Amino acid sequence: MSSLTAPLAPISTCAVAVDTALLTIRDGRLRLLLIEPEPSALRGWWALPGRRVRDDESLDDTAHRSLSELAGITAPDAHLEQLRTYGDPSRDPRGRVVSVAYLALTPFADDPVDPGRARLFDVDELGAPGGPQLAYDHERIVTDALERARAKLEYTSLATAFVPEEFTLADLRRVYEAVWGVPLDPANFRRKVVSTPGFVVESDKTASPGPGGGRPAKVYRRGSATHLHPAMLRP
Amino acid sequence: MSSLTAPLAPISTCAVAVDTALLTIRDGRLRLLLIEPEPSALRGWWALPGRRVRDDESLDDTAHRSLSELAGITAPDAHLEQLRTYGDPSRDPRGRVVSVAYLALTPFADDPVDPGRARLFDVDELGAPGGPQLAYDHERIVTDALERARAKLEYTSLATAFVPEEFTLADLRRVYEAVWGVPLDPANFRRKVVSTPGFVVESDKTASPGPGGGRPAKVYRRGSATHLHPAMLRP
DNA sequence: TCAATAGTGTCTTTTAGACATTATATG
DNA sequence: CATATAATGTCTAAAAGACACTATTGA
Repeated sequence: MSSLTAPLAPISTCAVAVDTALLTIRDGRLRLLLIEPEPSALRGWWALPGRRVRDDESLDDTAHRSLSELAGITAPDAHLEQLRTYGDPSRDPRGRVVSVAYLALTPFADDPVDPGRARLFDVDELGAPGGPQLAYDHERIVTDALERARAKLEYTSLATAFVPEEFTLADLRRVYEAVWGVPLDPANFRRKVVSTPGFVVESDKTASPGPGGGRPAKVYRRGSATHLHPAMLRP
Repeated sequence: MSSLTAPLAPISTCAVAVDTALLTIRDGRLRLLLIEPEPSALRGWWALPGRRVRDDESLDDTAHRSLSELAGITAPDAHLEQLRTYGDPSRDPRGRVVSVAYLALTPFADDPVDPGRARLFDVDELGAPGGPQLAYDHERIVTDALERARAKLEYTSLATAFVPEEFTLADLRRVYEAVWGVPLDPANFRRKVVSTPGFVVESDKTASPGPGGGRPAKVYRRGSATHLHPAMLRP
């Protein structure tokens, strides 16, 4: 243990699990990965992919395993960050479980999700009628994950975790628009991004326009900056 | 557990502990609470106050208990927030311990710390020669705690957790100066604080000047805002 | 040609920062 | 009075935001 003195009173050990909130963007909308429970369990309930921590496994490894085992997603390059740990004694009816929640972000060009028991939900469906019901305290975790993602887009380069290696500034702008749920002025967005040191680096390529035509866009890659100065403030 | 399916492989339970990084300001300097180990243990090593989680105790409660049992600090109104969970399999030589780290902030006017095995260190001493050696991975936790505090002062009203119920804007400015380690222009600081909605509310009191005289300062209280718009950007 | 998208220019409003000035206390 | 600290005023530079304009593609 981490304290240097011996424990005093009723102390046992806890089951420790990792639950992962994976966000991605599909068709211009922010989506969350959820897992359908076993048929025998409650029907119509959905949960974040979660696994218990193995003996010699780091928490990060457990998060990756939760995605690969439950959704067939092997994304070693995906952004993965710890969100928060949920340890209320009554959060799981089957006993004390301390759950370390992770936030995962993957580019929208990723492989399609394992169609087995996993599904990507539009985050706007979550609270709405007809949307999935979340098990345990996973609604709370999802709320925290969305808040974290929305906030970090402002002052970090996290948005680049939602786009592939090569992207246009329109791609990046659509990330901000999907996560924040607001339209952004393309001209002002471009100016802010290119004037923020280290956010993106221009390549010598251009992307081909869409079916309706349009001027080809320059292709960019991720820059070296992790924190943005100045920040990309939400409108 | 939190996943809806049964575990597959070598899984046991973990010892779960809470380690608390308490920051406060004394004599205009940012300080960290550390606990001296038992005499029998390594001399000259210091650790964050930590306790193992009890069976029916929330993580927040464990954090409070770590402060009260190890430093005699009972601060139910102190700011307490989860920092991060450290779960590397080898982080504690005595076995697998998952530690949930907390960040605690208390006003500088608080009661003095229990002189037993607890001590407040100037954070500038920590890396320096002659400073305390930190046990386990606590140096990493402290680094994360300082980074969190410095960052959150920018875009939240967290600075008010370092001052008593009633404070002057000079008090608040000295918080920013101590945590960030930079001097701030008093005039511009004042303008930003009072123009940020909900950050502080003016009372009808005035504080008495110091021994050298000076115009009495207005007394303020905490406002209702938790997030600052616009943010208090670091110089 | 037009429609669509990318990218630039320009203007206004807002905010940040430097620093002078006034106000009110102590000694 | 001088000195110290609080609070306000003013100016400049930087940034945000609205929006017109140009550039390059597909149909």
